[in-house]
Amino acid sequence: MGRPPCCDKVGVKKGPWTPEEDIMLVTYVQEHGPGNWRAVPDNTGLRRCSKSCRLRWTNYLRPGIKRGNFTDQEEKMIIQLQALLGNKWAAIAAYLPERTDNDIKNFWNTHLKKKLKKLQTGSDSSSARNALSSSHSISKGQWERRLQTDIKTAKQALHDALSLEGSIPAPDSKPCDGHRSYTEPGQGSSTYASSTENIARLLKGWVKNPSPRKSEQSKSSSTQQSFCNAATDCTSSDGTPSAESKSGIDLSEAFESLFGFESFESSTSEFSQSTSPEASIFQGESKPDQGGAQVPFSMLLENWLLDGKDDLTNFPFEETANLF
DNA sequence: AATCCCTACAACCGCGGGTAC
DNA sequence: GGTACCCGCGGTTGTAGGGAT
Repeated sequence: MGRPPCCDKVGVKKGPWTPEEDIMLVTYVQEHGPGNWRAVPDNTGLRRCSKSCRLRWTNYLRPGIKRGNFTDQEEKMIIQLQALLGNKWAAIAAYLPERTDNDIKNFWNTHLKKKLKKLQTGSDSSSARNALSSSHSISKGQWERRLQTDIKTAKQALHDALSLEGSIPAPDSKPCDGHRSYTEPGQGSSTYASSTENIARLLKGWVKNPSPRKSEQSKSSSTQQSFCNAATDCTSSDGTPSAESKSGIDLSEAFESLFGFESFESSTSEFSQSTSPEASIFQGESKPDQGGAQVPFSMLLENWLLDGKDDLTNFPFEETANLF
């Protein structure tokens, strides 16, 4: 049985999105919430594949996305998380709520890979990996503190980005910290950046008054994340905490930690249980065909954190490699 | 000024997991 | 249990911008 195409290839538009399309999509999501992407092209009249709509929303249009250069702190965090998690961009992005997995992936492929290559010159991959780890050699406590700091920083920045007055850049301000502007062919000076301001205006009111259809929103983990960020009210329509995402991340707990309802400075055992998104991700992470004998990554991580070894060079990468 | 090349990133594609029927 | 559908993820590609020649 061949997998059917996600959408009818005939008549489906491809390529860069225009501001008009963005507005159509944002308007639709405002009214209906993210999710049910299959219905989006039909209901909006957009001649786009449903996947394209979802991608456009999650990677570009949803509120709370930070654009522009990655900070040193973000960079180091990505390097460390990549060393720990591999190319699990979505998991890494869970630690950087303002960055999309696509952004992080691109940043890794264009910047960080090169740095890694430089470190690799004249050595095999494992020693290079150790070199990388050593170059960012940090103690257990430092690593945790850095994560906490990063999350706090992200939280603050996200808060700022979503604050009502701060969400709209001044008309004469620089667009999107260096983000490439888009000029619609034939539209002369109409830049994409100015259009995103309009979209931000649309979103402003929506973020302030999130759509009541939260049950629909709960289907999308990444989008729900931004919704919860925006409203700091992660309850479903019946007032109970929303369901866990498909990946097993308990978002309400994750955001409790992110937004300080509970201190992230919990014990390492709490860290390994459910306080961090990563910890939740790796609950039951071991492959089924490897049976119960395989140690879950979360346990490895916990053991590593607890056994007093001081830096990433001591992390059992070889064991974790079998898990992925 | 023209062109070539490199870089950055938005978007596409294919696949796998989850779920409803 | 099988099938179809939907969604999310990760790898890859296409292309515009900018620097180098």
